[in-house]
Amino acid sequence: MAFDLAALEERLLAPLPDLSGLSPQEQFDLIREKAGSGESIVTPSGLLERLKESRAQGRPLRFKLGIDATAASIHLGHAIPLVNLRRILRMGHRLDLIFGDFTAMVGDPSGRVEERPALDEAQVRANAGVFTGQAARVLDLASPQVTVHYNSSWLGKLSLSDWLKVTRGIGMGSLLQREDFRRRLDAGAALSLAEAEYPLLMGYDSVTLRTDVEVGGIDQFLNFHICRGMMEAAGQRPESFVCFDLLPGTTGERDAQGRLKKMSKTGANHIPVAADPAEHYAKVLSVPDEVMWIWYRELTEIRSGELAELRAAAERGDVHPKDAKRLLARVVTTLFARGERSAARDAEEAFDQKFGARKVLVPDDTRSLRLEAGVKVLDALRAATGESASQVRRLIQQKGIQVLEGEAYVPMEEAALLRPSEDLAGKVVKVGKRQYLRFESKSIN
RNA sequence: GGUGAGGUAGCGAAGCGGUCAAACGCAUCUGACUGUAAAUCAGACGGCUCCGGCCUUCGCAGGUUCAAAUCCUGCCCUCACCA
Repeated sequence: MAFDLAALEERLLAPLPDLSGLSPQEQFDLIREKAGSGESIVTPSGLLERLKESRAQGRPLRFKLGIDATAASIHLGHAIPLVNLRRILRMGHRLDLIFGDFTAMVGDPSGRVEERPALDEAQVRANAGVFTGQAARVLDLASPQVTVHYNSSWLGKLSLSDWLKVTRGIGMGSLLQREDFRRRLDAGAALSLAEAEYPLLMGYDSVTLRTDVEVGGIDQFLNFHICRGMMEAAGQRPESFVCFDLLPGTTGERDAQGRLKKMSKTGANHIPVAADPAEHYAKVLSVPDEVMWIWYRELTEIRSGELAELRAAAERGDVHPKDAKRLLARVVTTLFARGERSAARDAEEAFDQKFGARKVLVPDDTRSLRLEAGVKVLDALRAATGESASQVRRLIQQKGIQVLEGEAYVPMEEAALLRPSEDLAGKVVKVGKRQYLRFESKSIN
């Protein structure tokens, strides 16, 4: 029995359905099947009960997602909670989206071996602005269901005596029993008091907002427990929480324990949310097949049953893995292009023109450049690529610069660099595999 | 405040008087290959070049030497331990 890829694509790309009619159990199942898997399975604490109460009382639940503005960009891994929240909002619930401008100045110590560098206010403010734009690609932040907060607006006003009152209820033991802290202390590494207090600040966010359910990555597990403790100490009902898995990186590389390495900014295995559709599309295609299935689960609204079928079909040979991956690439590209389907189409077209079946000598995204009079070929290439003269020479020596002659690209000779740039007039030049340049002769006026 | 360790190219990390524009790993770039911008293999990876070389780099500033990333002096910064 053949698997119907087209139908799956239609469902994943179709206008997102309203889910508010689902029963609490159905809502729970949808959330549960995307929540963390693997060794550290977290039963979303009391989530089902809350969903039932919500229905009975006709009161939407207040979900909370905190993002620290520690860097100017987020990657696809950070977007997993956003994708899930998009669905949760369609179930009729509410979201408090917190930009941790205050907490970013402390730095989340979770899983860190070294002290995190603290950021100053200016950096944090700049980052927060960029973040909003990126989150808005996935979530409609203007929706009445969503409230955006900056946690400095309450943490910044907290007086020392308030803080002492809050922290009195929290034992040092519960803070320090965490493995990541213990490891650092045992290793004689630095652990500042401010870092140790980080989860308390997070917890204070929950107390302030009276959060029902907090969502985040599995790395937040311990922090969430502290949040619960803080709410309890404040006489509130402790929040439920849902942890999602962390997204494996694009390379499919494994760590010493044989686990897939997580996407991280430093690991060069990440895809920025802010990248353009062509890059999203191509990067997804470059992911190993093994990682593809995980991305399907984490980044799309595919149901676990559908995913199992798709995977089985690929293993039987009914579906070519390439086709499955292209489908994923289209869905992911669309997701981060605010649902614009044309973005994925254009990205796919551009990709095929360079690498795929519909390979074309001059792709649509060839850049047109005007030649300046009286300069050499070398200077024209330097200006066009932004590389140094030495680098342009190296590219030539490695056959990295090719000129279209008739129906084929031929490598440029090094000697040609010193010729007048008029030689290039009307020619198409390929630099590396992806950069195409068309040189126009100087305008007549 | 005391003691100790250290600041090397985008990052990590060797080098500790000449053969150092500086090993190695990562990232990056190029070529080959591939369903793939993956993996793998090969090459490149400060700047400039009339391709013989020239110029600027090893925290900062001076000094010793024919010669310094390497030795000396001062300064700045980071980290750890003790207090």
